Amino acid sequence: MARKKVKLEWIPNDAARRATFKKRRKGLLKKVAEISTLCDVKACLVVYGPCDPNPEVWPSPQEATRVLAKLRRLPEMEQNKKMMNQEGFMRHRIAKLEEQLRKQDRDNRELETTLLMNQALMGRSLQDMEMKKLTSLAWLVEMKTKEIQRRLDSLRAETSAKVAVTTKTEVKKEVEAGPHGKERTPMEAAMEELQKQEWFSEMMNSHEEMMSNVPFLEHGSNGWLDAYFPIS
Amino acid sequence: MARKKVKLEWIPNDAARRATFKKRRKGLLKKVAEISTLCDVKACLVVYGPCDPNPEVWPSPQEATRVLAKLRRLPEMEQNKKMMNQEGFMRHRIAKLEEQLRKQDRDNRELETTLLMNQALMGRSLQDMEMKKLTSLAWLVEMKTKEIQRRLDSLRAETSAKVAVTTKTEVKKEVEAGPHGKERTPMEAAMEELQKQEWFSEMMNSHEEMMSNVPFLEHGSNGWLDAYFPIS
DNA sequence: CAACCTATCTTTAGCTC
DNA sequence: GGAGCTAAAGATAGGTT
Repeated sequence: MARKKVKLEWIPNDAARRATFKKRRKGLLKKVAEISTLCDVKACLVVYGPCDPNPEVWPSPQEATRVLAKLRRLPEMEQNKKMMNQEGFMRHRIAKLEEQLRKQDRDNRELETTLLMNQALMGRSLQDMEMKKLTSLAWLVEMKTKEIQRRLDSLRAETSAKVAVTTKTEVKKEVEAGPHGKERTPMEAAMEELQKQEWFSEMMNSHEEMMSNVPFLEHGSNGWLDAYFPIS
Repeated sequence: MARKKVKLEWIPNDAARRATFKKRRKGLLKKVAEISTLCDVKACLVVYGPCDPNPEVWPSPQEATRVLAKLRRLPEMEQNKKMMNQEGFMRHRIAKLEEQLRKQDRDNRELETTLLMNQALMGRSLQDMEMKKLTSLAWLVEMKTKEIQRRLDSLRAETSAKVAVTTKTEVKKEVEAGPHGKERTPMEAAMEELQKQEWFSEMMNSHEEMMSNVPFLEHGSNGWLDAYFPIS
C-alpha cells in the first residue's frame, strides 16, 4: 500500500513477509475493533501466525468460541428445512437434538459468565477491592455457583434419563431391529450398513478421543460423511 | 477516514451506521483475504450483521469452524498463570468451573456430531450431490449391476450343470442368497441399499437419457467415484 | 437502496537507524 | 529483529445520481 504497489501474492522474501504480516495483522485487529465499536456488531477474528502455534484472537477466545458456536447451529437449520420432508420422524429427532444443543449452549454461557465473574473478582481483589466488597461479592458468587450446580445436576439427571437413552439407545435398537423388523426405512438400512463399517464402530466406541480428532469438515463442502457414507 | 474524521464511537444515525457497516465489512473481508494470501497464514473472520441472523464468514463456514476448533483446544490457562496467586482457593474454584465448561463443551460436540450424523443419513449428501455426479454414479452402478447379474447367471448355469443331481431348489436358494448373505462384499451391500432408494430407481428408469450425459470417461482418474462407490 | 464520486483520512512498503 | 519515517496506495464519509 505504499511506496510501491504490491501484487496480491505470496511474498517470497522471508523477512519482508514477516514484517508485512505483523503490520497487517495489527491493522486488521484495529479494523475489527473499529467496526465492532462503530456499528455495535458482534465479530471475531482469528489469525494464525506462520510460526506461533497459538493465534491472535479478537476479541477474546471466549467470545470467538461463542461467536463460532452460533455459526455452527444456524446454517444447518436452514439446510434442514430444504431437505425433502419424506422422513418427518427424522426431522423430529433432529429438532430434538437441536433443542438439546441450544439448551447446553445456554448452560455453557451461564458457566462462562460465572467463570468470568470469578476471574474478575479475583483480578480486582488483587488490585483495589476492599475486604468488605470482596466478602459480599464472594457470597453472591457462592450463591450463583450453587444455583448453577443445582441446575447442572438436575439437567444431568434429566439428560441421562431422557436424552441419552432416547438418542443412543433408540438408534441402536432401531438398527438392530432392522433385519428382523418389517419395513426398515432407508435411514435404518443405512444405519445398519454404517454399523458394519469398521471405522464407524471404532468411532462410536471411543467417543472421547473421537471428539478431538474428528476430521469434521475437512473434505469438500459435503463434509466427511459423504466420503465415508454417501449413498444414504 | 474521509471527508471528515469520525470518532470511534457508536454511530447514532441509523442509515449512516448501516452504510458504514457495509463498507467496512467489505473492507475487512478484503484485508483478511490479503493477509492470508500475502503471508500464507490461516485466518478467519466472522461478522454478524445488526439485523441478519447469519453472519458474514471468511473464508468459509467450514474453514472458520476448523480454525476456531483449534482455538478451543489450546486456549487459556495462560492468563490465569499471570494472576498473582495469593488467592489459591479462588483459582481452584475457577479451575473447577473451567473443567465443567470443558465437559459441557465435549457434550456439546457430541450432540453436534450426532446431529450431523442424522442429517447426513437423512439425505443431505443426496441433496448436495450434483446431477453430474449422480449420473455418473448411476452409470457405474449400472455396470456393477450387470456384472453381478452376469456372475449370478453363470454361477447358476455352472451349478445346474455340475450339480444337476443335487436338489435344484437347494442350489438356487444358495445362489440367490449370495448377495444377501453374510459374504456379500461392501459393494454389493451398498448396491442393495442403493436399489432401495427412490431416486435411484427413477434414475435407472430413465437410463437412456442419462447415458448421453455421462461424463465418466472424461475423468482422468476415478476421482470421487472411488469415494462414492469403491470398486471392489 | 445501490452505484459511483472524490476529498480526506488511514494503512503500510520500503528505507534508515 | 524492531522503531520510526514518509510517500504512495488504499479505504471510506459524505454527497450525488
